[in-house]
Amino acid sequence: VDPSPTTSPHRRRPSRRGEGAALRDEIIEAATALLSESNDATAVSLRAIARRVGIATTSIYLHFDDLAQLLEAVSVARFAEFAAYLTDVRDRAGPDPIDRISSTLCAYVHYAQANPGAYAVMFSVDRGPEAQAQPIGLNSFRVLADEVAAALDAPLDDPQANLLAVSLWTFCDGLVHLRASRPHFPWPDLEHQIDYTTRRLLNTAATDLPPGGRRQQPTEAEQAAPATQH
Amino acid sequence: VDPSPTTSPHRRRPSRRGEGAALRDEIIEAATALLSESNDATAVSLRAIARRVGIATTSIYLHFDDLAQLLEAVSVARFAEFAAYLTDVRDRAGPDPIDRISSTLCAYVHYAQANPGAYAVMFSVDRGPEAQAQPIGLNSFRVLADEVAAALDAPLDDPQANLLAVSLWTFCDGLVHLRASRPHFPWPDLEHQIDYTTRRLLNTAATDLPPGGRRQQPTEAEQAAPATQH
DNA sequence: TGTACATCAGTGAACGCGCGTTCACTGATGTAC
DNA sequence: TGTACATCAGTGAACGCGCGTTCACTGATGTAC
Repeated sequence: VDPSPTTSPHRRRPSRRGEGAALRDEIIEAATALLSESNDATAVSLRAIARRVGIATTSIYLHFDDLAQLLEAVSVARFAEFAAYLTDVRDRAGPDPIDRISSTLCAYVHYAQANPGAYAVMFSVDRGPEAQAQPIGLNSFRVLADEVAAALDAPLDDPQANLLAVSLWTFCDGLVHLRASRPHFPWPDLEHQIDYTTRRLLNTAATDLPPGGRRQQPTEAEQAAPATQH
Repeated sequence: VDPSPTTSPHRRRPSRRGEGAALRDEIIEAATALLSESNDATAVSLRAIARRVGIATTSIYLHFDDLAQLLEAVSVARFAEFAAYLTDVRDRAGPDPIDRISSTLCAYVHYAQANPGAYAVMFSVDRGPEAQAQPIGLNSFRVLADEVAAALDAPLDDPQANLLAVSLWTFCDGLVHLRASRPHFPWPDLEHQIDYTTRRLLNTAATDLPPGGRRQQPTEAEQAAPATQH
């Protein structure tokens, strides 16, 4: 509904008095949208975000000290959304513990694929000691680790269950990166790869499944990971 | 042995007549060195590379059309080095097939950790259809897939062996990225995680190892992955 | 009810920086005559 | 043996761009008197 989209870019109306904080959220969402469109974190800049929101670049300094602090806020917002999504998928899954884990891991990868730039920022290199102080992303890992312990009939702090949960997490991160970087490689079907690998890793009994057998139907939530652009 | 390191940077002597191609290799090595120092691909630029080599920025155009083509050449050179390193480690490993795989995977991660920026360029998003035409990096994958097939007593083109090889490769890529991005997470010991996960994935029999048991001694080659800076 | 004033929510011009890329130019080295 | 010339292996100044960041400024809105 912009009458002249190219010549005169969108201009945001100032917030009403007392609602200046609304711009902060708009900035975070605009940064997220840019990230999700462009696959990597280099395309995002203060000037690009400001253009997107429809404000002057300097207005960003009203809410953030610099770009790094802004990206930190983006990361916090996305991790909250990510954890909520994973928990939701897990809660909708069936009773079989390995099914539940497999569904959660599929959701993990789908979220990252739907929001590649946001995922890259969330898992970019730690920014200083304050970022290590807050256990960012640990909630999402706990969701997984507890399920793995349940699947193994082990206590929540069992070191073997913890090790396997770390490996499953690592595996998912690899799925995200490697498939994105080599789109022309003959990858196996994503859900099948996740399900099969999870079962081989977690089943204490011999994995006597036929190759490709026991496919699960992806749930509705898995098929449509939320894109964070509103 | 530079008399004034800060004020007058190193200046390269021109090649002798007929040896102009030598500069091409020096440029590739300088780019590699910059990548391995700075952990990501954004720090590398034509100007930074030229400063490093000790030439004018424009001299790079004598050998490359642009930065993308230069990075492609860096990627090709590093993949050759990488494949040779992995093959060498595998050939020095013992006869047990899973030991051989585990050693190769450890070497994979060590190389990437020793050359993070180079690894990032090697596995950055495909640059156009000419990059997909040449099966770059496929040699390294073949090294692994053949070993997995041998470990499973399966033919070389067995789809299950192929799927497991893809998952192991994916797992290693995840190890590289996730550990680099979260250095303060309480990661398990790298070699132990690789060895344990590999055994659980590849053993058709139940994995009855005690937790943490059957550690292998890392080979000398694994402990010192080659840094590509000369 | 009017008016001075403080505060809020921003704006716009300008700075210096590093970058990729262009273009004309240069100095040494070999070769033909 | 000397000299004109072609070629090789680069150089240096300049361009326009987008960027982060600074600084003084602005216009609307509420509030005190």
